[in-house]
Amino acid sequence: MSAAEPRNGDREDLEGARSGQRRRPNGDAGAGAKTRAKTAADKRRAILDAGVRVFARQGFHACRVADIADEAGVAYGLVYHYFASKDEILDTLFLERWAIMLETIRQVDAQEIPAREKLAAIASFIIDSYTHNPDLMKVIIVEVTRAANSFGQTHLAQIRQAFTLISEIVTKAQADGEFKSQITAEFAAIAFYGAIEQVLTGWIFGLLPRGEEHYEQAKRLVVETICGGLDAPGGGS
Amino acid sequence: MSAAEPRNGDREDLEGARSGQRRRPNGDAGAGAKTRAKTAADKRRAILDAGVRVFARQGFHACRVADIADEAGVAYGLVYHYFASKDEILDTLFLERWAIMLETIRQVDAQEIPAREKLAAIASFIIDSYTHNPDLMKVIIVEVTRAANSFGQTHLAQIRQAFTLISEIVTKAQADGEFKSQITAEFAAIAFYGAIEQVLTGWIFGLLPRGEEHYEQAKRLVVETICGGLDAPGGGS
DNA sequence: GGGTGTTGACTGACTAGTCAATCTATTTCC
DNA sequence: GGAAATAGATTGACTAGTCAGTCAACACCC
Repeated sequence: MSAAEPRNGDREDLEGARSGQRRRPNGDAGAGAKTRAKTAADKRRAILDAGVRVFARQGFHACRVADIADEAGVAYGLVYHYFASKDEILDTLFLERWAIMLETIRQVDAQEIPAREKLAAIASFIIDSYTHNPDLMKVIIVEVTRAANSFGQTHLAQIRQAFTLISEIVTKAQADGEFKSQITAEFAAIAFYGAIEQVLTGWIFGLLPRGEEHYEQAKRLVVETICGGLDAPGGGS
Repeated sequence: MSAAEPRNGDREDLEGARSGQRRRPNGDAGAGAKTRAKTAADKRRAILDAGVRVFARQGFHACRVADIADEAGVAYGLVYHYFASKDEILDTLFLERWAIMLETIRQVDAQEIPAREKLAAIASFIIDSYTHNPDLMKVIIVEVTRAANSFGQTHLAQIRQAFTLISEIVTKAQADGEFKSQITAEFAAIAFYGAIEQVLTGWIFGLLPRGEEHYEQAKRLVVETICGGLDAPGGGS
């Protein structure tokens, strides 16, 4: 359950001895008016948001740190005040978003609804994530998966976590008789996620038509395709 | 470790060419002897093969052209004698392999077998491609398919072609009543390919166990998962 | 006044691609 | 047959440019 939490501690050694932010001893920031800490946090966020746009537009490798600073409307050096490296910006974007996804999956799984509805909720969440912020999803799919190589084990552990959570949903449904057992839960999770990601990839590269009705249709079809093959033959509907 | 290896064999092919090819008047090339054109083609191929290994190991962006030359055991400049740019090496690798895949899909489609078997044959081909040359498939998936952005429209057109061919198989099966029609053929093709690619990605990044039995199981499960949801409910096949 | 936030010119390291020279197989011509 | 010429293959030092990350100084709020 809380397996992801200890991993946060892994990153504390990222603070170098010389550069970078010191953790404020008492992080108590005033509420209401724009405090200094508040505007500082705004700048950090502005850099992250700019990173999303620039990475999506030019690609992680092709863009320069100066492009991110320009897009955010801050000085070049400020990027290095908030982040240790260009990589760390991408890391942060991925980990932020992925944590939200993992949390959503956990919440969905906690509900007392059929597995089919759980998968539908997960598919909806991911597709809504795309419609809400296509650039961010593009960056995560195109730049992070690609770099999972070079990036640390952290990313792979996070990705594995998502597959584990989904396959647990399938395993339980198989035990309940809602899903058949010929297909391993692990494989079902891979196929389910793979189908969704390919749909997003299709939209990202213009291989599939975009638009509200297509997004809604995709949500239905992912579940219909995957569950049509997972539903127990003798079962209800 | 492997960086030092090519150094040792540096002069190897020079000596081999010299000893194997003495003066041959009247252009009478003995059988088995390497002609000039032949060894030239070999060098080109050596560079491509080295590219596969280096791209897979270090990633396209992270590696240097010098790494490819070293790995191939040729001089830096020779890479540019055969290829206009580093990009062109990757382009060539992708287009070569993708053309083979498109041709295979066309041949499979031409056979008079159920659509389910056609999809099984395609899944087998792709998975066999991975088992036969994991590095190449890794490069294609990680560096090209996911990065179609940065590369020209050629790549996207090729990728689209694959989806079109697969969805035509589904469309025909729907017309025949072998597959149900609730799921659009276009979407089915995306889900099918997405599931396969995600399985390969799992193997590439060590998220899924590798091994002969897993490869064979994956071939079965892809078809079982996707077709289980596509087979006409009442259909007799 | 002290400290955090902010600036942007600068540096040091790195690499894609060039090119002039050299080498070798093949062809030409006597 | 063999010398000379040709065409293509091969070499690696070099150029020209890029860009991530540093740093010393300045701005501004508490």
